Amino acid sequence: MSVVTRFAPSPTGYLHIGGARTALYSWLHARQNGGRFVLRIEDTDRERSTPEAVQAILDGMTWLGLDADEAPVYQTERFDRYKAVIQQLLDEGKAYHCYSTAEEVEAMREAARAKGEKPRYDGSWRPSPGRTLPEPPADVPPVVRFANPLEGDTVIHDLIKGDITISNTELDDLIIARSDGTPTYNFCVVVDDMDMGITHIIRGDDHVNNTPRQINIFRALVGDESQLPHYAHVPMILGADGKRLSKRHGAVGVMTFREQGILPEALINYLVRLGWSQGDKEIFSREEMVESFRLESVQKGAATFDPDKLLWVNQEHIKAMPAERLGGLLADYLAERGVSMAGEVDVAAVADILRERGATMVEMADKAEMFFVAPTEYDAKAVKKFCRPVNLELLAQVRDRLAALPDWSPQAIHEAVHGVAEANDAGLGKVAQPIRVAVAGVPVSPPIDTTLAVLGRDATLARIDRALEKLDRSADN
RNA sequence: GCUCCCUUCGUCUAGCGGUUAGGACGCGGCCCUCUCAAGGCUGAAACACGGGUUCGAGUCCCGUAGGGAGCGCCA
Repeated sequence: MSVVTRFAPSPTGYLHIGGARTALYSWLHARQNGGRFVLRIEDTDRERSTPEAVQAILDGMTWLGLDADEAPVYQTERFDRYKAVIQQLLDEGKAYHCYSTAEEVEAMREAARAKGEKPRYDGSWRPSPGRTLPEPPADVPPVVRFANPLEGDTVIHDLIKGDITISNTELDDLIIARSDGTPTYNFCVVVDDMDMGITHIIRGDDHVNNTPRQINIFRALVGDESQLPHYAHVPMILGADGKRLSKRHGAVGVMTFREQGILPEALINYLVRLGWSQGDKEIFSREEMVESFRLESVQKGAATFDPDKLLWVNQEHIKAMPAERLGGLLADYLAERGVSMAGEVDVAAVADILRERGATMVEMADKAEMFFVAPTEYDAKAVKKFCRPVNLELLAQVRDRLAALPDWSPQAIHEAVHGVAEANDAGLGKVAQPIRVAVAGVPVSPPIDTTLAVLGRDATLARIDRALEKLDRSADN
């Protein structure tokens, strides 16, 4: 039987990293088995579901490259089907009408709690042989409850956690249709997974306690035990404070990472390693993940999200990326901040010399700006330290050598700069730092030779001239 | 409260009865060096606790503690 997995978010907000990780695991499992990966939007909560959230989730999935094989399934479009299945269960005596009011049920729960037991519905409207039910009150619209097995155990053969056994006596008869006739979550999930032919249900482990109920409903619906889906419950992701990641604790939407300059492949890489490992390997391409990821070796315990490591993974991907692609990405980030790249400077070349100097695309863009926009002012501290009259004299010498260079290559520039240093019996820093200030406005840049090479001769000379003029004057004052 | 789950450096993890408990991020030091990085080397840093089982437990069993989840006419 070919593998079918699904990701089933409820559209009440953006796609955050917990959801992204379970989506990733589902996607990986489908891909590595040549199966299908499907999206299902669990939008039955009309109060909280929004089309914006649906779009945000879709956008996040697209950005991460977690492509689904079919159009998304929307639960709200399947109400007729749920209704039919509920009727079927009713007809087969596997579900029944319950006329207890919400208040009465709450009282039952309270009573159970008082006795130190698990709060639950007491089954007072459950039909059983030889039992006469009270007359249904005319003014109470009934709910439909699923008749859960009264004895025995339900065991989950969880691919991640191992076997989990829960006694059926712990489970009460859950509501599968509200008094207004609408179906409830635990029921819809089962019908959907069955109809969609899902073979592997991969989801957050906050669902383990729901699973026995769902398995029992499954069994009531399909006779063939071999049709039961496999379960894999992936642990939660915790925030830095050790608490479950929530909106309070940095559970930002996945697209926020894009804004922060994180690459989708880096986020995916970080997420796949958070809770799973393959020997000492840390950096994975998408293909490597698909090949080596194993549901069975996912960690059982919750993991803490570590932004520092994400940054490191991100830079590893930046360092490994082809210059052309990195340049394209960098151009996007620069364009977003309004930097014009109309001049001579090659963005890919800029990206290439910056890749070791930025952990994020935002940092890269910060450092790249100087290649496209001449400095309008000079860092005061740097000027004071590196642009004293002696330095400016060296700067002038360099300017002339550079101007006379027959060939504008890093090697030639390197020799010119070195030449000035040697001729004046000065360290390289004495010459390089003033150039940096002149050209970048700050005393930090990639190696001076490559920096100038990428910047181009005209821009270099123009910037040096301007600095010479401006700084000289300020020295006079 | 009840049920279920989890527990190796600060963090992510390797380990699957015998290891100097390994790697990675982060942190410290050294080297390289025109700045910043990147890189190389190196250091500090963990088996939650208590009982068993065993010749021998991070590894198996049972407790304890701590953490998490669920117990909805939410999903």
